[in-house]
Amino acid sequence: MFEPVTIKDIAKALGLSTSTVSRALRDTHEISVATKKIVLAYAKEINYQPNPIALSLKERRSKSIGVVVSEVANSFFSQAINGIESIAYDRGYHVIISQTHESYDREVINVQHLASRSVDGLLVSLSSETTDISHLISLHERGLPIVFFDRVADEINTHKVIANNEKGAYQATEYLIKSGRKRIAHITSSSHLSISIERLSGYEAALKDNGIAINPQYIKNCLHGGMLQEETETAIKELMALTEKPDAIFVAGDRLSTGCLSVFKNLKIAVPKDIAIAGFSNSDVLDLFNPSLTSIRQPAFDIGKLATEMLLQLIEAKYPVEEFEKRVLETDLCVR
Amino acid sequence: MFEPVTIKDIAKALGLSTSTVSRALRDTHEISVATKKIVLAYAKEINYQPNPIALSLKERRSKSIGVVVSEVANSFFSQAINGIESIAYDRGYHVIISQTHESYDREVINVQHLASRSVDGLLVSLSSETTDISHLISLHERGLPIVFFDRVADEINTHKVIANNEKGAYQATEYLIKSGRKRIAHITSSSHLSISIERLSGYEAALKDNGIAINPQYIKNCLHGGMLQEETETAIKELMALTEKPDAIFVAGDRLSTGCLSVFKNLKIAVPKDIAIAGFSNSDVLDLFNPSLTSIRQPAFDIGKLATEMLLQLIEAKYPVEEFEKRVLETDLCVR
DNA sequence: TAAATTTATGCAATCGTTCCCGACAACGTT
DNA sequence: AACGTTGTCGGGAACGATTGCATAAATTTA
Repeated sequence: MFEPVTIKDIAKALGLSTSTVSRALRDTHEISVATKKIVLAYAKEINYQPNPIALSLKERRSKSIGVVVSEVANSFFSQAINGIESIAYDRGYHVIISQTHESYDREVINVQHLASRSVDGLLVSLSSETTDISHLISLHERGLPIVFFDRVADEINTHKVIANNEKGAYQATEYLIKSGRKRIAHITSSSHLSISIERLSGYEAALKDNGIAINPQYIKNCLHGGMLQEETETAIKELMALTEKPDAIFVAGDRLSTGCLSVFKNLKIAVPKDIAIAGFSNSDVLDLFNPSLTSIRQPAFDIGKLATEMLLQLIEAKYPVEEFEKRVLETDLCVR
Repeated sequence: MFEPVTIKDIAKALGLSTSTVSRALRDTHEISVATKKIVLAYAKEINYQPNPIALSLKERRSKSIGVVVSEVANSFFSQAINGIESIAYDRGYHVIISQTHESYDREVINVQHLASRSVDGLLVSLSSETTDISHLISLHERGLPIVFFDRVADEINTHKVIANNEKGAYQATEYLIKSGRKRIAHITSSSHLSISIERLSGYEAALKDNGIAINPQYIKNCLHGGMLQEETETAIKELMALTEKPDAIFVAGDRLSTGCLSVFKNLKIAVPKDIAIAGFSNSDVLDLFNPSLTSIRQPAFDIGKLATEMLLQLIEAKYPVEEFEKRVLETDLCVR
């Protein structure tokens, strides 16, 4: 029922061949100004729109990029997506977003799906469950441009864009120490995630630099990155059951941070009196929180922008790119 | 560089014609079991994936649906998108999300873009700036299935899925009245939006039923639906500058609700002591807010699910559908 | 055994677009 | 006048997949 105008319709109406019409619209030199004018006028009149599907088939590219994130309902990712779109649309690319919900299986399915839909490239932030990245490796080997952001995989040699997680974590931990806390716990997501490793490392460095011993009991992993509130609750209850209860927690994730606050509120443990909290979060309603949260904010929008620029550079490169870089953007500590 | 396997490659490798290979893969009866086996085995071996672009061109459908929302960084929409995806992926459809950022121009561009990319149907929630919907009317007349959700346009005769905004607004207003407030203001987004009209109507009905006169000075529109914090601030300052200051506000939007709380916090006006607030919001961190917010929660996930089911029904209908319905889902009042 | 039927396969058109190639004017050059 | 250039344009083959039709071989039937 939905029948768009084609180049053939124009050709027939104007008594020309499809090639001539195509040339007129494509604005090649092999065409007289007169015919070009006629064709363009008519095309405008009947509101001709070239069929992008046909173009994709012909040119073997779809002018679209796929984005793989865990959740759009996450301030960091939704801001990053805004950054991605801002660049992509300017450059005429479509953005197809898919969510893994932190599940490895969904990540594999989504990546396959996107690849088979002939996206020209992929922007990927790994799910917290993912340890095996062979689904990405095989695509990358077959030549599909991929840029990682936020949660990156070092096994694949390509561009990466991340926040300075280590420094952010260091600053947050240091802030907790400076405000007089000694027993600082760390709640983070699954341990193989790049962001977890980097943030843990910053946390440990801050402790070390301030002469505080690292207590393994103080480090808790939540494999689903806060998607399951239960997990966060268990981690906190375990921490609070220790004989030497922590007096501060550095939390390494958006959902985990809000999840922690929620748990303490339910347990009626006073924050920051009984326990101080600092955590990564890009929520824009943090100011309304009580207890308030000292947060490390990532430049999500810029990360999205930069990753997209790098991906488009790979996609549109005339020759295979061999040199890849990892860009690190600074975080922002908001003391509250 | 990224060269997927085609049906032609299989044909050549096996010494068959492309038609035979196609038939083997498509599992039609016009094929011998022997050849079918060989083809299927080889296809599996080299991991053949049919090219969806070619299929789209041939079958004139893309097995994808477009979603138009104002922002994914909005709890209501991100939850609705999860609902949309849950149905769409099950039925083998791709979901392409585009954001209007409450801008009419971006809405028009995005809708054109999606339509030209041959989406099989559209799920639309209008931007707050939109008054003219001719861009949707023309597509709808040309046969493109459209289902509206949340912010609907009555000018177009098609399926619609909304929350019971009027009842939700009524309950919220009634709650404010029951808690002893008399001068109840109303902050809402642009006045032509369906949700604004419905929520205003519920607000007015509640006042009327409780013998409270409607004061036009108490009703404030924010044209960008809270996207511009300045706008919210101005509205509130105007309200608080009235000789008869309101003692409660019913807020008709997610972003507006948090925006209001923020303004009062900055103005150091005590909530709910000096002014009580109830508002629409689907945020899942509301429990952490202080001052806390009594909220009307929409069944966002179910709205997304239902809208998608209805859209797919339209898309896959054998005969043009003439009967359309508007489904209304109940809201939830969370007193805090 | 010849004719009729079934079965398995290939050919070619199709979707909408681009682009290589060839055709054929209308020139200018020797 | 014969030949080469240049400028316009149409024909037709791609891109990857499906499918109606033709055709060959294999089978059944008379």
